Amino acid sequence: MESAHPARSARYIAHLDMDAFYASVELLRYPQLRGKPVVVGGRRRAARGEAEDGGFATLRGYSGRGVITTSTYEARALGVFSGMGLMKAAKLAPDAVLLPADFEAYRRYSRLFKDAVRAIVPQVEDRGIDEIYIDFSEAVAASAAEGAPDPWARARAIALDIQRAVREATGLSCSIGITPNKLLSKIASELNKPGGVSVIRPDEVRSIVWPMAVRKINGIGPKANAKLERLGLRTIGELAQKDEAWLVEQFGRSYGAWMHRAARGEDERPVVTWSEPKSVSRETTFEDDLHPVRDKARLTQIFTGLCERVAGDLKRKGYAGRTIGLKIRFDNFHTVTRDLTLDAPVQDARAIRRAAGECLKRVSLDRRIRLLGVRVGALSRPDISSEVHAMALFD
DNA sequence: TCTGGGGTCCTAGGACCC
DNA sequence: TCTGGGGTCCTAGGACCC
Repeated sequence: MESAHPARSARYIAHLDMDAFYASVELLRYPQLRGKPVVVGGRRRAARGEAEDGGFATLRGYSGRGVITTSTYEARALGVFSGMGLMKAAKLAPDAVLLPADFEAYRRYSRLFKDAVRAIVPQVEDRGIDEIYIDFSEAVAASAAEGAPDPWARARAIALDIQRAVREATGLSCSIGITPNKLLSKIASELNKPGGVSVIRPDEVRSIVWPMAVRKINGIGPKANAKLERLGLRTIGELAQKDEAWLVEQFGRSYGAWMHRAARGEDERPVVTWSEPKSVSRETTFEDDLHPVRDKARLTQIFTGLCERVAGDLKRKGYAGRTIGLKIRFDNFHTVTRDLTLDAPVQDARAIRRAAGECLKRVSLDRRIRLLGVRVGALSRPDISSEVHAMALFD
């Protein structure tokens, strides 16, 4: 039988994950904290960083909102992980140092490490500030003449080169997983953290991946995990042995079919080196919940400020958007969104504010408010779209 | 212990048009 | 008066990821 698709040549896909990224950047600045439990997070004012006496704020007695963004491996050993509320973390590790997040610094180091990788292998897909996928396929093929006979060994050599380049450019360490696809590489990069290079060959999926918990699959979150548990499925191998029709019955056509492929380690998604942004947003959680009537002036001021920040982001990136969205989270964590699509894309703060104000009218404000957010979607590049309009006029 | 901020993608219903 | 089916857009919510 002839395949419907031309034979696809073997792919060598890497996932690179910076080790405890934010915390590690902070340790470059404060080397005296190396080896100690350190967490990054909290609100700007609450987390003070280095005090005047040269000492550091600790989690002890922390009060207020906020979660941990990153913790060092020493802090993780105390049970303190990212996403955890700072109040809870303070109970587990009162002596851990608490540093405020400095996103400008993290973005700077992010650019540095990505540039260092691209100088070696240019096929890089951005996955946020501290991780990327890299398509090694061409590089592995190119090294066939001078490298080891085993392509996986050559891929490993490229990964070691990249680790060295990242360390030279930033002083930071990273972990790399190499497999035939993104899904497996994401799993592989976790296997030898920090600082490891891990390879999973196709014939090793059963022995290495199948014993792992289903939650290790990127795309199976807390909800799906809980449901799988209720269905008696704990490991990826158990999931892989269920038939597709049954999974589709349980999880819907799209998600069920995806799960079936994922559990078998199948993933054909390409490494995408650039994609258009879909939306731009700003949101803020208040120090204390605000009352829609009593705190109206303050809310209005924050609301307008968010619109101005979104407008600034749009302008800087060169986009305008047609769909303006509002997000409100109440004190009971119930969250509502409203959006409004305009006839033409807008970019300026006043137009965004006006549309978001219309959205606000459609929400009944009968509780205190915890979070306010503004989003602009259906983006286009104003310069390009006006050119398109101008050309349409001549049609 | 009440749970940040920036995103993407999916679903589902209703409007509207052909 | 009752009946279609398909396609696209809009809106709201939710799962998930870093």
